[in-house]
Amino acid sequence: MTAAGEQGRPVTVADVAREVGTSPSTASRALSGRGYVAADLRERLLAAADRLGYVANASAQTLKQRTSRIVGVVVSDLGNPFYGGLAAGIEQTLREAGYRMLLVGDNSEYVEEMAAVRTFLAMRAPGVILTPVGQEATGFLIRNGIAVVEVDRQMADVAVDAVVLDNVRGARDAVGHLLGLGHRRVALLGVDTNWTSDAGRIEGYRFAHATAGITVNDGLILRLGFHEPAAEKRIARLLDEAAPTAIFATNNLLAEQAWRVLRERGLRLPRDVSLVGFDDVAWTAMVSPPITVVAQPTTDLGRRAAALLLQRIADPDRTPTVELLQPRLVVRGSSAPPPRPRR
Amino acid sequence: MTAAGEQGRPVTVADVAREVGTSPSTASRALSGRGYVAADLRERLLAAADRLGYVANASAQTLKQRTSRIVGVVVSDLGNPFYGGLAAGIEQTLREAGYRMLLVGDNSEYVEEMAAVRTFLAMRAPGVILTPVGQEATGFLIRNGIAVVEVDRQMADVAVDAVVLDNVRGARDAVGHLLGLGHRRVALLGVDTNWTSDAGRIEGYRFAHATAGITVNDGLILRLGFHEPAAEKRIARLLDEAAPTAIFATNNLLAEQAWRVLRERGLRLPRDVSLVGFDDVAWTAMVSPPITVVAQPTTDLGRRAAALLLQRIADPDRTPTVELLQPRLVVRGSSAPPPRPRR
DNA sequence: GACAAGTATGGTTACGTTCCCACACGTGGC
DNA sequence: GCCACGTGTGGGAACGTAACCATACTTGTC
Repeated sequence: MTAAGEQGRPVTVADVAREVGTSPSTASRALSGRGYVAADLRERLLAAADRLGYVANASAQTLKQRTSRIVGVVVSDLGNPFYGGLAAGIEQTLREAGYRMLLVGDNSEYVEEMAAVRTFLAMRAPGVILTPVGQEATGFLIRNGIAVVEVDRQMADVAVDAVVLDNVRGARDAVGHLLGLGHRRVALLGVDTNWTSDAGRIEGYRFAHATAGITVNDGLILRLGFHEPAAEKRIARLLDEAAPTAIFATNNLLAEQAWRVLRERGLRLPRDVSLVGFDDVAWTAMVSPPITVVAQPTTDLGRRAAALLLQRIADPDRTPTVELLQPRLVVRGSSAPPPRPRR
Repeated sequence: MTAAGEQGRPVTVADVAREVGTSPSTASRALSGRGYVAADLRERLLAAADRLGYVANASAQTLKQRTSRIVGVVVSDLGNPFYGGLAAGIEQTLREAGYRMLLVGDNSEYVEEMAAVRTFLAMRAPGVILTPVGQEATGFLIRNGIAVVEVDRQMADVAVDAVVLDNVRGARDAVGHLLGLGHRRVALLGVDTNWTSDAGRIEGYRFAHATAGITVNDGLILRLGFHEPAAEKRIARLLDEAAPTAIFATNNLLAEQAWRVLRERGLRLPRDVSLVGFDDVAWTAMVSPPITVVAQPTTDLGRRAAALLLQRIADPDRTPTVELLQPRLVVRGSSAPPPRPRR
């Protein structure tokens, strides 16, 4: 099928029309499937298009129709499996609906996020899915009439569709689990951002403590910058200074760093310290002991975000909704009662 | 900055020109930076563009200039960290050169690969980077005058730029290492494709045996289909039937599956069986014992591929080159002499 | 003081597609 | 025999931009 071809200039509708001896208008109707065309003529036009290797010029279509079939997606870090799964889910759903994904990574940097968003506007994308870094990007898109869905975290100062995890519950379950085991000094490793995802996880941490009637010691809370090079050093210092009996790491990267520090220190899991991570990435089930984690439905997060975006594109006047997906605490071997009961 | 705005129709060069009281031609020259414009006029035009929230219509530009600044990238599986790293490297290099990446996953399916490639042609992408599934896609693009670089594996039946790993050497080093430890029954876990990457790894496996003067027992070679659901069952059967003392898994997924089977069987690493993987993904260094692997410069692979593509776009008549990046054997705890020497 | 070369601006066209409109034909209803 | 309506076709404009061309003014050179 498809004889493709043409090494000279690309084939246009006009070429196809000429080949069959009809007008460009008719050829366009046949190829796009809109409007009246006699059955046999349509047949011959499609055959001619195939024979000549005609491929519609997407730019011309977008220009004329004032919208494209390309949805922009911005994630923080292409290398992180969390965002990989997210992207996979988004792409799958978009493709089924006849859209394509333009995926861009922004390294969690505001400037790059804005640059990406500008490109999407330039391309007249019908919609954009963001794991937002700042609140400006969303506002910019909305003001320009482009559908937006925020996923994983919410940043916008305006009402906008979003698909996020119930972070409060995830953290509450995880920390509640540790407190239930008897821990009284649970460290929290978080990211030093204003992201709602992190805020929710910290809130869940505090909530669990409140429920158990335990006062939170702020010295146990460590918030790290993004690509902070000294992360492991600071985690080590936390161990020295605050002497936690358990660590709750609020994302997969932090869990990995914490795990590494514990190993370097020769601390045994879970005998000396317990560890609970966030996000059920592959390694957590493979190390020994396997790590207790809050599992998030990563791919689903992406699928729902894409589905929501498609709805908004179809009906721009819907009132924005926020979908809250539920995490699941997976208890494995890295959490156990503390070394010896305190107080 | 940027006051963006306009909820009605998007701002065009004509709007900017009118605002300043000049012609669209002049405005276009000022905004695109090509051609003569008086300094003060340029200043005022840029200010007006910013004030009105002008964003150039990429479709119109592409249509007029007959080429876009968007490079298509097709990878097999967005969820696999290998492809994630590859994409990260590609994107980084492209962005620095003022291009954007349109990333598409094809699940290793020929049909989806062709669909993606068609989209790129429709968008008049100046170039495409493929981890090819079939040989048709590359040929199709070349015939249509689009620059192509194959990365990770080569499929094309025509001369085309490529960036690949020295798979033969990687496998030879890995298997040579095992044979040097005294193993005589080294199983190979491979993918059942016609990919050059797999072919090279099998060749390296045979080469190592030949160098050591050992005859290869074909019963030790297991080639699995892509998303083969029975993969772990078949690996287990291989253990039973061929009784290998070491396993060489030729990609990170197979290594993970092999590792899982070994654990389920209660086989100790490396006492009962040795394991060497391909591709140094995070978990291999974290499990105990850590896994000996052939490390590939994943991100570099992407960077070089992008750089090569940019060269070809700049000069379409270069003779195609193939860059061969070198792997590195990282010996860790999962490889040791076999239980007892076999003849 | 003529001429070339550089600077600066605007009018017009073309990129490839879709869509609106005008027109033409056939069929059925009154 | 007229009209309404569904079917089918082609002409032409428009989407927003950049390139080409014509034009005009300035400057420097012999």
